[in-house]
Amino acid sequence: MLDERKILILQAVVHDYIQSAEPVGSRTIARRYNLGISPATIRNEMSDLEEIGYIVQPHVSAGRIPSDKGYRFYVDVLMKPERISEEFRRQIYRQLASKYREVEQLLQETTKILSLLTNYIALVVAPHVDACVLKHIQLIPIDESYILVVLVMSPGFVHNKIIEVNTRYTMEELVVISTELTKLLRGIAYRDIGVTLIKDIKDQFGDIGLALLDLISEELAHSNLEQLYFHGTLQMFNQPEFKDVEKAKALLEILEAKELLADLLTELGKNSGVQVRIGQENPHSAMQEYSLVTSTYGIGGEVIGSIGVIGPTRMEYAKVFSSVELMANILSQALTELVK
Amino acid sequence: MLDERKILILQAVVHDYIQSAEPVGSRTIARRYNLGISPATIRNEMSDLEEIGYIVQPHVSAGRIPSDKGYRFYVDVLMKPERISEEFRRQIYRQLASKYREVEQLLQETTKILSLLTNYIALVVAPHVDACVLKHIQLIPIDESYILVVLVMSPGFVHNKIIEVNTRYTMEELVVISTELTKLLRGIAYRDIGVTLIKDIKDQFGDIGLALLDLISEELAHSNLEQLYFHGTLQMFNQPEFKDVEKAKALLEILEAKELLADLLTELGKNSGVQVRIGQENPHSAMQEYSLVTSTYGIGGEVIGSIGVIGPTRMEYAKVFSSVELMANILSQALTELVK
DNA sequence: GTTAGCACTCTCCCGGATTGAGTGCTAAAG
DNA sequence: CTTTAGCACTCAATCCGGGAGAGTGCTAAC
Repeated sequence: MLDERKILILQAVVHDYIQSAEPVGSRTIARRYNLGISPATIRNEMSDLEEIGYIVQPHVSAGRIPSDKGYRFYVDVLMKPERISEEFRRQIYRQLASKYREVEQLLQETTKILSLLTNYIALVVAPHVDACVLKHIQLIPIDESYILVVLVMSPGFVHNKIIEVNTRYTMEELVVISTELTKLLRGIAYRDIGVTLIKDIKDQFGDIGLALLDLISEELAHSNLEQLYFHGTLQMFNQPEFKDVEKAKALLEILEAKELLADLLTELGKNSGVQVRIGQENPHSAMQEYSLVTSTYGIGGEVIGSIGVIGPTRMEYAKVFSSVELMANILSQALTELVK
Repeated sequence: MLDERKILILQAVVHDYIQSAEPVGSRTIARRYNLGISPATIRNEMSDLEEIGYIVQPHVSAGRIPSDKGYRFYVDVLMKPERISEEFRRQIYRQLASKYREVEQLLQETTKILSLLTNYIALVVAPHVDACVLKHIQLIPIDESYILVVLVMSPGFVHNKIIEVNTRYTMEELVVISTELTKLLRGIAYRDIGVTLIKDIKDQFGDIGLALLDLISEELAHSNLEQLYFHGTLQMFNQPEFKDVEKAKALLEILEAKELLADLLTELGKNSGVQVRIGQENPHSAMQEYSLVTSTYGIGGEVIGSIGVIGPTRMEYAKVFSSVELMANILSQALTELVK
């Protein structure tokens, strides 16, 4: 279907369009890439490529631009992810890992670096609490009717929750309950601290805090902690596609729907390795002008969250691909380091 | 200097321009406001107003628009803040106060409501920790070398800090230290828990945790918690001034400088009541096309933070003024309620 | 002091011409 | 059979000139 020369030409179109954001014509290709053939020949080939659906023409007297299918082919077959030097990797790792010991900051900083590397918008979904292992649970009195529940979880990240109670507990009682709970629950994954487990431990439990147990299990079951961080909107708006304000507004609208994005990333994160979603491959109509490149990060091999970049379909896939891979990798390493 | 009629005309110009974003001419005023005088007379008066500097002409054959000085006069003298019905106030209060018991959410929701009320960008600076009173301090072991310090402070808001230690503490020791520290520090404002106070209590303190004390005081002294929340960028971009993408980018740039904004709000918060900063009155050059309306919120009379709205100089001052006042008021009430 | 009238200025918008990039087709060359 | 040169054609973008419209300032009359 695609002979050598067609592939070269497709590659040229993709490259040039990614670079210039302008439709690319046969003359340009003949001039810029030394394929040893004339514009006329290129025109014939392009005509074929258009018929198969790899490139399209915005209007009859314009050059061609890659279709989503064209990008897909490029990503799957042609693209060579940029090689990243070990030196560079180490430098980034230092930049990230050296100064942060709280997960939240780590994630925040990761989005910054990633968006700087790519010039698009970087996203990070905070660790799925579900997968995190409890290290410590502490109840702290706030006043007569409120108690603060502090959960310390394995990748060094902390979660506060205020709950309402009818009974008043003394500080000493809370300390006892905390100690006991920690003893019983430590090392167990958050997702397993459901209603069931708490029921199971009820009988091993002193009776001071029995009423509290239900409340806590209730709260834990309902708390939705999927958090999304992102960075790079401003740079993104330097891309020529955003000369039109409406486009910019549309993008902001997408970014405002954080849960949606978080779900999308999490969904993609179910596959391993770097995932690429191009334009219309995306279920959300608002996002069909954009591509999404994602990967997962984790601790010691276990996946706990997703990371990604969103940019125009005309994005520098090679660079983005390897940047996402790199940052997923570095973040995982930093987190694993943190846990030890 | 300004007779009755000039004032009426100035008011007309301001009103019309706020509403339409188009320069307003003499005919328009004559038609729309029944001043009982002809366009020619209005022209003469406008000419005078321009000479004094209250209005300006973008180009010779256009209508007039208010200058910053004109807006200033409008805000100081002419503007009547919108009256807000008790019913409406109560409704908003319910919306805000009913569902949130954590300060952070409360602030977040406040920005949402305020930006919705005004159609501009709403800002809230999180409570100055300095002014907050400590309720409880709890040390929680994370692993050999890290300890989590949880501070619960008076307006129901919680602050986590992870610190590094060389000595290993047992859980029991940390409980003892926490209890003791809480006993000694409870009810004291954060700003006073400086290095000095901690030195003072050293001798009353058991010797298990002496080393920790220094670390904690050190950490507290350096933590900068000024947090800024905002909401409404998307709506703001519907304003006609943002048809130009460069303007939009400039605004995003302003919003990215969170510390700057937070400082600005805090600075303005030193005066009591609602403050208005118009265009060039603003020290930051990037903000000279915008106006800022701010007020302060607090607990039981004590100011602990600032709230505000940023919009184009052509903003609906009357509405924004009273909305900011309202939300500052409601937020204060909600917080005060929370503390009780 | 007010107003009608008028000349004048300037922006905005429209339509037409021009330019330029690019195509597809055809016929000739390789 | 493939490649290429040449050419006619298409379309978007740009430029240009000419109103139209909004608004002003000035003058002279009321």
